[in-house]
Amino acid sequence: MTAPPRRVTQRDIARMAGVSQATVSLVLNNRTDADVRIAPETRDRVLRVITETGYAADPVARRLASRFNRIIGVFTYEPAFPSGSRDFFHPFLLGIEEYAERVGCDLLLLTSAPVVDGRRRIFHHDNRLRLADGCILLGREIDGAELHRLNRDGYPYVAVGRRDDAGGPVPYVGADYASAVAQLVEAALRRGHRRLTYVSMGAPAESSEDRLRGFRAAATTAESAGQMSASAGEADATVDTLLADGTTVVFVEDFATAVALESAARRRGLSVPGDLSIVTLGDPTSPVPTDIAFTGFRIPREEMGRQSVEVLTGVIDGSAAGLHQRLLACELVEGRTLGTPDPAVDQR
Amino acid sequence: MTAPPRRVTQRDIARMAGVSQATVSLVLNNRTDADVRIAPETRDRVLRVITETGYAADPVARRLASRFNRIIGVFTYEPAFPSGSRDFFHPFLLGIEEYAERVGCDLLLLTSAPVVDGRRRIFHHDNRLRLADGCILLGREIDGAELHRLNRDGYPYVAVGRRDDAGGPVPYVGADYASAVAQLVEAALRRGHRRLTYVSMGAPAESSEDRLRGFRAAATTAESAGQMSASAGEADATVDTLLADGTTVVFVEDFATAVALESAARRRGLSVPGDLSIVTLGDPTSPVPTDIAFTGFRIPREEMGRQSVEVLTGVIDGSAAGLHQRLLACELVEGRTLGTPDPAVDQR
DNA sequence: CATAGGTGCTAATACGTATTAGCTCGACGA
DNA sequence: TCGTCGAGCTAATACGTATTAGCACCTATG
Repeated sequence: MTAPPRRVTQRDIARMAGVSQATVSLVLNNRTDADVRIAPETRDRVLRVITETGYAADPVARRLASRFNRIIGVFTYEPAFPSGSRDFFHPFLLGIEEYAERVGCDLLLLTSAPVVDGRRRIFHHDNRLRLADGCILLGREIDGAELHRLNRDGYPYVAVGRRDDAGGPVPYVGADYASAVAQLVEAALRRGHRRLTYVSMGAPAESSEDRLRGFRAAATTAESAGQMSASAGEADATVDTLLADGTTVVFVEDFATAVALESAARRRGLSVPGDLSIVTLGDPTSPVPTDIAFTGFRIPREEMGRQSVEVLTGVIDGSAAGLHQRLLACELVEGRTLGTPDPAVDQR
Repeated sequence: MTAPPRRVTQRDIARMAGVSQATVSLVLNNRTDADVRIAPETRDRVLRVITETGYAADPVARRLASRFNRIIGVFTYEPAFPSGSRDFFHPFLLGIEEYAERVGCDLLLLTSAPVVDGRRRIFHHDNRLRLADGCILLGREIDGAELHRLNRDGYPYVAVGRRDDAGGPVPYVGADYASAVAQLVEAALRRGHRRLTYVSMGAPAESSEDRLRGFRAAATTAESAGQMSASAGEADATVDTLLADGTTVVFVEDFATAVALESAARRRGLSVPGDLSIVTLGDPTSPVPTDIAFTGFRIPREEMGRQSVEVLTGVIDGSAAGLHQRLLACELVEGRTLGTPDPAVDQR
């Protein structure tokens, strides 16, 4: 690193081509409006100099002067390391990158956001949001206050996953958990299950609410549709509780918990799905080794990534507001953990 | 999207605090030089207004005016999609992100670079390199001409993987393939192998040269040390060739080719490593399903990612040039595909 | 020949920050 | 009384681009 050779600017190009800086800018942006005219010879001359020098406009200056940057920010709410949630986010990122590449945008991963109280903060004394034209928000739980702030500032963004209003509608691309869960409940009812239990993670996220809503809506004809919250660590006690109240099928929000319940059940000499059916409600958010083919559904994560970019570009250039909230269908996974309830048990 | 509310600027802060814009900037950057003095009361007043408004400096303007952005560009040479090389790059990216987070930098994935003749181009009519303070280059083969250009422009960058000089030394963080391959060759010699063959991919990359160099340097005491180039598709013919010239151990550059050779050998009724030892020279660059525990080495990809950020920051702020080329040791993997040659065969 | 209208370009300015030269004001020394 | 000096601030400018008002010139028209 000696003296950094001052980079070529439009002024340099202008001097070489014998025109003004403004003309260079006009040629560069291929402006052909009615009130902007450049003679073909002049245009060619400028273009030739540009080609010779290999000049490319400084994106920073361009952004400062005009409006857009063709940069899409990606804010990952949960700290990326060392948690395994990385693997959960990866498919979203793949989809985002794919679509960003297609529309010619660069991706800015906002990794510099500081962690306060265990979670990343968008807004802090040196936030860099404005480097990007808009931002994609990834994370199970997103701070409502920050969404309010984004709305108030009129900053273009889109959340991956449905979000409640926050001082205005929140643009999002989510998965239609309610429908997916409802379909699984209906499948269970068709197989004769009458006593269903929903096992939640106990977190206040929208994604949990939606699943539970789907469960409740579809389980109306069931004899009993209970709800409890449990984690993987309490699997044994949970299985006892479930059996005690005659539950024949559980709908488990957290994948790791489902895995734990299955082995706890087997440890008690129960068969799955013979004695207890287990339905999972989404992909693993942390890596859990298991060979069990659980019945459940798959979240269209790559597609959500792609569409979030699409929605964001819409928000940025201010097209119709109605399309800024999307719910994508989840693909049901047949699996082997949803069976037919034992009639003897069912008759108790 | 109604009228975008003009964002708060230093001028606004200045007006509110009853000072000049320059003062706001000085306070903001905590300038305490001898020739810049701000009275404590003034400083506090400005800071209070900044806190109240939640103001944060526009990183774009900041970059234009001064020098640095705290953005690290990441250029992925091979097109990311749909090739599976994605999985190969992922560990590098993890390391890069981890270190970038630690030093408070954001990452700019330069996904907008256009693909020409099957490979991404750094330099094109609208390249966005200058958005970042410097750039990390990822890819098996990197165009020497582009490296020349980077050097000429004095643009700070670092390559992941060793690179030959290109109009000057190229800063890099590479894996020490030569040593790793040499160690494997020595291990084979110790086990009694005398006829070794190196199977390359036939690509002109530095990573291939280094491996081959290590092979040649260590194989001097062998009876024969041949070299051929082959791909996974020609596995059967390759095995025939190898057996015909009495080879007892092959060093295979490409992981997929090694997998193919192993199954081709078994198809011929040969045992691995009984009849033929197979040593792989690096991690799979594309996903190849196999249960075989190949003997070989592991590339320290995450660590390379981390150190590439470290080197880049050094290049950017112009510290000692001697440390800008690093080779990291590879971890040897024992595996089960390097055996002892059959004495009968060896005596031919 | 004066006027109108069109063409091709440039000067000037804005974007929001960082930096630096230099201004004002008061205190202090001679 | 004047000069000096330091403290505390501001005016001015640069960074590189996009945009717009408007200038100079030409042609056609009456």
